[in-house]
Amino acid sequence: MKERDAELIVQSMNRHGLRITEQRRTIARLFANATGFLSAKEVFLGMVDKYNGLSFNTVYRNLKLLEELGVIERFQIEDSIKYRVGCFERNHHHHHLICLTCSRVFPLETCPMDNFQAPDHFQIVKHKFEIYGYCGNCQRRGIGEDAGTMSA
Amino acid sequence: MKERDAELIVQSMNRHGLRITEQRRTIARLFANATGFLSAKEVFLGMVDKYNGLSFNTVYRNLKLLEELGVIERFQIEDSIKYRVGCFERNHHHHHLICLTCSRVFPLETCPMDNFQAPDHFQIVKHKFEIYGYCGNCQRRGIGEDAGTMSA
DNA sequence: TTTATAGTTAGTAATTATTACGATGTGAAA
DNA sequence: TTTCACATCGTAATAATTACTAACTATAAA
Repeated sequence: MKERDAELIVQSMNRHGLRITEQRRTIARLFANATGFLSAKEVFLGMVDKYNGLSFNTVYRNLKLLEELGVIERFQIEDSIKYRVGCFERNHHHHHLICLTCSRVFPLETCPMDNFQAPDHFQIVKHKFEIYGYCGNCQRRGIGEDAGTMSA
Repeated sequence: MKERDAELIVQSMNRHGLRITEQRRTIARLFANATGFLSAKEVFLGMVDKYNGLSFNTVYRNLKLLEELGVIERFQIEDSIKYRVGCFERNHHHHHLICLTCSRVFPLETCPMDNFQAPDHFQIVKHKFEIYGYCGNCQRRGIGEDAGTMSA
């Protein structure tokens, strides 16, 4: 099943004109198998055993490329920058609930822009909407009872 | 008028138990006078003339502190991390329209969470909602007709 | 006003994150 | 299988962030 996801990522790379290298196949597999987010470092560490002498350069370049192509999405999780693969099974625009403990991501059907009336002087290009909290699993484990404060 | 804003920031520091140092007064003045966002570097550059030998350390520590206390807010603008002072005049929770050209910020009255029904298994802690685009001024100047694509 | 002290900053350096670039290697098309 | 534009490596430079100790200072208490 995961292998199928990896293949979808590779196809997406291909469709966008990227060459399919061994390293990129590995990146695809990493993201396909990841339960949550991956940092640049984690991607590097997940590859360096296989390709010793791998340069961070390669990782950064590919992450940036894949993000620009919409294959993966970039998030600022607390203090660090992490990536995760876009949801293939729902190829329409959507948002996420993000668990602060296990980093698991739950897709949302609703988008706040659907019934949002923009001020007429402002031309909207894009928006960001993310909800952070604790998922059912992590609540049951007793983590996350110290809910933080609201922030814009 | 800006001086008044700076004083509000200083008062907020004081209220939170921070000591009022000359450097912090300067940071307050910087944010009060800023039209848009400030990066850590810009804050540093805005201070180093007055305090030569100023360490980046001091800037980073204060930015982090001020953010934790809610005096300033942290944003990821395109590729860089920037800060701006919280809106004092509206001390209730709200969001922003952010101009991609001039970085000006326009407060929004509506919050998508007001009529959002959370899935019952998920305990919401906080959320992020930001709208990016081009403000009236920048549109008139002919910038920003090449609107980008939608992104989550 | 003076003193004590906890919080703050400077100075220095280490660590981490990110980008640059020329030489070499390789996927994919002809 | 040859070709070549694209990728990667190797190395290094640059930028961003954090650590730590000694010196300094805002604040409260004496």
